Amino acid sequence: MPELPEVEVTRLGIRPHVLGQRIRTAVVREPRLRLPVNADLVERVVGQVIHDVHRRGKYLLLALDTGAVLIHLGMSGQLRVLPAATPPRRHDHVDLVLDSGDCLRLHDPRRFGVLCWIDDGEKHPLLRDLGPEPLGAAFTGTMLHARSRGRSAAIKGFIMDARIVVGVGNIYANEALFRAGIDPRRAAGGVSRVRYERLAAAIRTVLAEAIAEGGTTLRDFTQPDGKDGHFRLSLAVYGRVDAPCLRCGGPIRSVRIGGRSSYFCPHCQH
DNA sequence: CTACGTACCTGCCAGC
DNA sequence: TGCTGGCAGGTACGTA
Repeated sequence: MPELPEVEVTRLGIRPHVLGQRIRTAVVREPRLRLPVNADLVERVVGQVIHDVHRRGKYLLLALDTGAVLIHLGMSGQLRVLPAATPPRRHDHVDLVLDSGDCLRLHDPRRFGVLCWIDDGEKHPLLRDLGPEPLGAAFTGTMLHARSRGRSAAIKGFIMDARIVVGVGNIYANEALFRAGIDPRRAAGGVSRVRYERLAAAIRTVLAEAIAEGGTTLRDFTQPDGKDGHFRLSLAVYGRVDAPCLRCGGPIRSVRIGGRSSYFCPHCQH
């Protein structure tokens, strides 16, 4: 489900509720996520204070006294802040119960998410090979251009590769390529530097706009307070097969690229 | 190294 | 009314 904007909206939503809170207890109802929840997670985190909530790509990190809780929402994960007494629903796998009386609750029907403990100083393999943050200074069109030389695979898959740049998933890859006027099927290695500059700018603006709108709610995603994100109303191509292109009026087409549904305007994107 | 297919898991929806 | 197949916002792994 969540791409960078939804994860950032989640971070901003939970942060004021968890900052400075001590973890009173933790409950693991279902440890079988993409990586198993540490068998000793509860004893690791109980009594520790949450000092900050960081994001790296689509990963969240709760910074505690002696380490961090690493969280990934996979396709269907949600974090909610609720009164600790709220009865758990199906697929509410982990609670961190705070001194405030609230709990931070991970809900993830498909269990592609991750919640695990990292000791201070430990380099987690999931974070090791990540590329630059798309909203940071290290992410540029020049860098995309350089990394893409010699690659014959589709540019859409290239910008969804977290080793190249983090945070761009299926929705925002489609939207950014539309904004940049680039056909998602085009070989990454054959796109010019000028066009990569346009693409980098499109990725930054689409992600920033989506964060400002509270993310994209299609079905699963909700903000930590339970509200929907509104960027769905701004989607130009994603999910709009046969609907009129907002720029030229022609029909949006759908193709599969790397096993993922892809949407584009054949008239506006080359 | 790159490229591509497959697997993980549950829920939902269209079509029969 | 079921049932079935296909699809869903992600990522890691195996194989060429």
